[in-house]
Amino acid sequence: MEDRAVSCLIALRRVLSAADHNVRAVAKVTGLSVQQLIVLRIVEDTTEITPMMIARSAGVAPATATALIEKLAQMNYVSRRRSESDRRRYWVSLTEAGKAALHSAPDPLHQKFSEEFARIPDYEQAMILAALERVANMVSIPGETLPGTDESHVLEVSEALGAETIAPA
Amino acid sequence: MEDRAVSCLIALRRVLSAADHNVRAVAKVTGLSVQQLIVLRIVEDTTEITPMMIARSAGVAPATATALIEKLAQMNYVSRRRSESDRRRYWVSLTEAGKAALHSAPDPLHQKFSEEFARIPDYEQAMILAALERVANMVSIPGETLPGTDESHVLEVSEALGAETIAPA
DNA sequence: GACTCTTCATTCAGATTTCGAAGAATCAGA
DNA sequence: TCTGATTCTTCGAAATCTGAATGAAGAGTC
Repeated sequence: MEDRAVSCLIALRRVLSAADHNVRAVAKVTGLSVQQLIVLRIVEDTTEITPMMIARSAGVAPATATALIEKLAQMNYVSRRRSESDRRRYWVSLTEAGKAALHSAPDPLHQKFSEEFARIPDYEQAMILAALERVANMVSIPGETLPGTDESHVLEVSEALGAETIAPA
Repeated sequence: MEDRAVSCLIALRRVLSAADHNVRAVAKVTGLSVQQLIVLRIVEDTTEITPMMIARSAGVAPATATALIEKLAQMNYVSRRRSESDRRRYWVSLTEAGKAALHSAPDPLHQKFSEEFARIPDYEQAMILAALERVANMVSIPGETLPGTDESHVLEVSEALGAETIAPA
């Protein structure tokens, strides 16, 4: 009876493989490395985030996150603002250029999915969404995946008062 | 009305992120690099496969595939057999040691999913499986993902007749 | 205030990985 | 046999990643 679980995992593998190919393709088009692109997406998802959080989200060492952010900052795709409440940390956010770079390149997977998704009947759309969210809740690490799409706004406001741009080293 | 598509993609992103964390964790436990682990899984999925197919499946350059296979062969996790019908190519397959290495390490995502999946009602299991396969078909590249779980057997048989082990360089 | 412990980000050196380009072997067809 | 295409390898250069050490800043204790 665990046949079905195995089939699920196989299907999941296919999706992962497709996503992997996709991110590589998009990276190639944008001229970014895969990791840079992933970091850029993470920053976009959270609007503001610290290097440590990025390291955890992207699954790399803090030292690597520093290097990645530095590269992206050099390209002017992200900006850094020193935190006022804790001057060790700073907030990384997407610049307009970063946003543009992220959306200039077409995302084949995104497009293909949206396109085909729009074509299927309503009840099936609902079913797929429910299933995906179910699966996401089953596998995702509780606090890890979306480190504050809401909380960060609270911090953002308190931070914004004493904002201070970081010189590009 | 495309709200739902966006929600799907967000859920998908969460799943991808979890899977990414997972593969890193498993790689760390097994002492393999992430790419080596991925290649090992690809080889396992297909029972027999050529370097070129591996490169395509793993999304790396042929030169990289050569290096990865070489490493795995040194560890005695995969074996190589020169093809008889086309002596430029060879077949990579998992050794017993490779199989053992792949299954010795616990796969947290796999376990967590199987565990929770077994606990949900039957109709919902069916729904999730259907949805996942639907999504997989929507996003995956037609011929890319599973390069011959069946055809390879046919080749395997024809190959097995004139098998010739490749010396470890 | 002085002290200690912890956390955050960075630097640096070294190991690893990746790829492009060129090359060797092989195949397939003219 | 000649030519072009395919498969895999080699090689060197570039990029990437990391662990350990370091400096800066916060938090708690005395």
